[in-house]
Amino acid sequence: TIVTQIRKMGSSCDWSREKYTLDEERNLAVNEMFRMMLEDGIIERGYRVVNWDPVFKTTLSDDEVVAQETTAQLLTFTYDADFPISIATTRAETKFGDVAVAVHPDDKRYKKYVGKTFEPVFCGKKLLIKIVADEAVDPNFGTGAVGVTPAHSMIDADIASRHNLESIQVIDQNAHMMNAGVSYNGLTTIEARKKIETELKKNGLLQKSETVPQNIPTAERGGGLVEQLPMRQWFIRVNKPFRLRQATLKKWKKGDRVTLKELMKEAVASTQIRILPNQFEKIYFHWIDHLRDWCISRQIWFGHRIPVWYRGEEIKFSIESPGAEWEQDPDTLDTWFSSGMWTFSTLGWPEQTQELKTYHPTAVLETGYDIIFFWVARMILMTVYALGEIPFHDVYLHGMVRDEQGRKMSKSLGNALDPLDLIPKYGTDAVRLSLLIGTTPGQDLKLSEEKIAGFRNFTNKLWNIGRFILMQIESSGTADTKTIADKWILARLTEVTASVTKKLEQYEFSSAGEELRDFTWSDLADWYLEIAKVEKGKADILKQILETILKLWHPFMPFITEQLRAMAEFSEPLIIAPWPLVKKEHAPKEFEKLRTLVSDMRRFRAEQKIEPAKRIRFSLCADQLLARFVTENIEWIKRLANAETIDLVNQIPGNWNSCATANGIIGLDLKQSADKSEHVKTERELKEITDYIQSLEQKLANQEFVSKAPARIIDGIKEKLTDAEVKRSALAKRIKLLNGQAE
RNA sequence: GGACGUUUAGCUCAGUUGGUUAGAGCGUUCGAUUCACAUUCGAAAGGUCGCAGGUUCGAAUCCUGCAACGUCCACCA
Repeated sequence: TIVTQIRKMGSSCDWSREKYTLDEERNLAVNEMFRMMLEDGIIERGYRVVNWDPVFKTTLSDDEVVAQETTAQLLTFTYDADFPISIATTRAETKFGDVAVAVHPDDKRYKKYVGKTFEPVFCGKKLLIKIVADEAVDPNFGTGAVGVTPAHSMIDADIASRHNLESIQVIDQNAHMMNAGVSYNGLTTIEARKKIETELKKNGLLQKSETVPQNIPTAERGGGLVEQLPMRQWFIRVNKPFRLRQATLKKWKKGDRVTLKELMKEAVASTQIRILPNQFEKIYFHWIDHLRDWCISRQIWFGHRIPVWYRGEEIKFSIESPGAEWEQDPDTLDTWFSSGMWTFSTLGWPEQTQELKTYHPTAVLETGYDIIFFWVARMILMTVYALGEIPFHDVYLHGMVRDEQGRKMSKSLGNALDPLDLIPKYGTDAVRLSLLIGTTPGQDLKLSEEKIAGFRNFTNKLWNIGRFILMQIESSGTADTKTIADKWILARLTEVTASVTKKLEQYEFSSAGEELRDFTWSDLADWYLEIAKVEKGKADILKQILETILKLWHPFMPFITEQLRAMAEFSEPLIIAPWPLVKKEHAPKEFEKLRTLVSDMRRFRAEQKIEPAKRIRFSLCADQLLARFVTENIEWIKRLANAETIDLVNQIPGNWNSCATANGIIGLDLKQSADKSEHVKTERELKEITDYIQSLEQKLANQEFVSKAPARIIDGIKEKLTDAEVKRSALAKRIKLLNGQAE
């Protein structure tokens, strides 16, 4: 299903190199990695406290444990009546495994007990409790004394190792009690906890029972309560120095002693790897700082076998059975062990293949921020360790796709959108656009069908633009000279090409797509193609534009663009066609003036409630330069404004309605009188423009502003002021006119 | 408890190094239908830029504090 999804989404993968994490070649690489790490002493077998999932009956790495907020009862009590120190816990059942009580070394309350040993009877079981002093204890929390349970707490195990304490397991792999005395053995942890509280209360040992907020560890996959238990497992030691097999990361030479943590840190700290957006670098470093040894053995069937064999206490690395008397380790490796090798195990490693030389390191890893620890960090660890170089230069992290209410997509909520359902409905290109445009790197994205439908409309637009241009290419010839509109669109095309290219290089996919869309829909379709219906002879230009936008759109919309390309008979498939040339050019300003003029004319007619279909007579009072451009482009301006005529005049006839704009005054021949709302509106506009002029004048009157602001800003304001004053006088004239009509 | 992110139009989000009257899409309102496209076209309305201070000639943008929401990390037993 996943492969189908990836293919349907139009991912441009090299499918000839598709690999499977559990195939034979990958197994070879995994075994080799295990052998190397074992040899270097980084992989070790040990009896330690691990995360145990009693539901799936397997160990978990720290990253697969998820804290869940609940409340718990914090009990304050003493083991028995003769024990001099009170302790507090939310997990009373583990107290059967206590071997010590730890206090802070400076805590005067308990100084006299430190070093002494007690033999209290806790709920029927005799304990051997040593009082130890340890910096890890917070004297201000609870009673300032902690019961130490080395078998069921990683931090207690640390304390125990500092004080040479033994470890007594009291919870088994089914989360049932053991070594807890006959009345407790076999109970679940929860049952035991309740029973202990009752018993302590009955014996007058319970001093306090309060409800406190608590985070309990749960399994990421099954959701079950995770127990910390001592077990014999395989670990990758992250803080243990080893000798490098080769020069590494441009910093260390062969034979230097380093730790895996140092390797992981250096790869990013040296900027050989960039993580984008870069706030995730901080998260990455923080994770490394708190990283503990990685438990890599799992008690599940699905995975790479651990390639070691046992004969009694003897351990031997071997892929094949070394003999009948040897038994293989029944466990498998954490799936991220093999996934962490992906960037090079897929290229034939440990063989020094041509592929490895050619494609490693790769340029970009693109993935979701939720697996930065599981996968990204592990790939860096594995690659730097085994090859001495980085796996990739840039890590681009995208956000999570959420539903329209911002909730995580989940099967149980039924709010998941499957691309395979969306594609037949809206088309692949529309689905792709909805994931690209309007998203920010590393930021979650709310996806809805409405949004996809919006992009479906755009794909349809592009399709029709393509069809229209193809028709034009066939039917219209090529003119000898370029019009203002031609020069403008070609300049805009190069501008947009340069800008989009730059944005793609900087991973600004959303902004690139938005700019392309605006150009395609607005500049090209709404303006230039409309003009092309009037000004004929644009076959060559249209062809050039089509070819360029198809190339620019192709990474976003591979299907529609490629189909149009084929219809246009442009020679190369877009996926291998060269990217359009990036040139520096600026769009001529004249066209923008004409475009604004047409918009103003349209707005004026709409305000005057003139039917869009009605062709009307305009007059225009403008400066000489603009008048010349209008004359040169009169045909398409008439068409786009739906004007019958546009007369260039020195003054708008007295009985016409007029409207002041930045480009002059537009007059409208209309027998029907303007309605009252126009009067009100004009008054309002006059007030707005007067206020605006005032604010500009204030700025210019401000000595500090004039002396400190850069000249271009001041000039800009002066220019605006001139324009605004022209507009104000026109509005004033118009109000006079309207008043005159009213009389 | 620590860190990070978000807060801008009814909704989803842009807003580059502080500098014109803060933008887009969707939605809304008004209007348009032979002419590539109603999956369309034209026009309009709509914003105390989360709050409070500060820096500056000038703040959505920089600084400080606060609030709400979210995420990650963290074994106060």
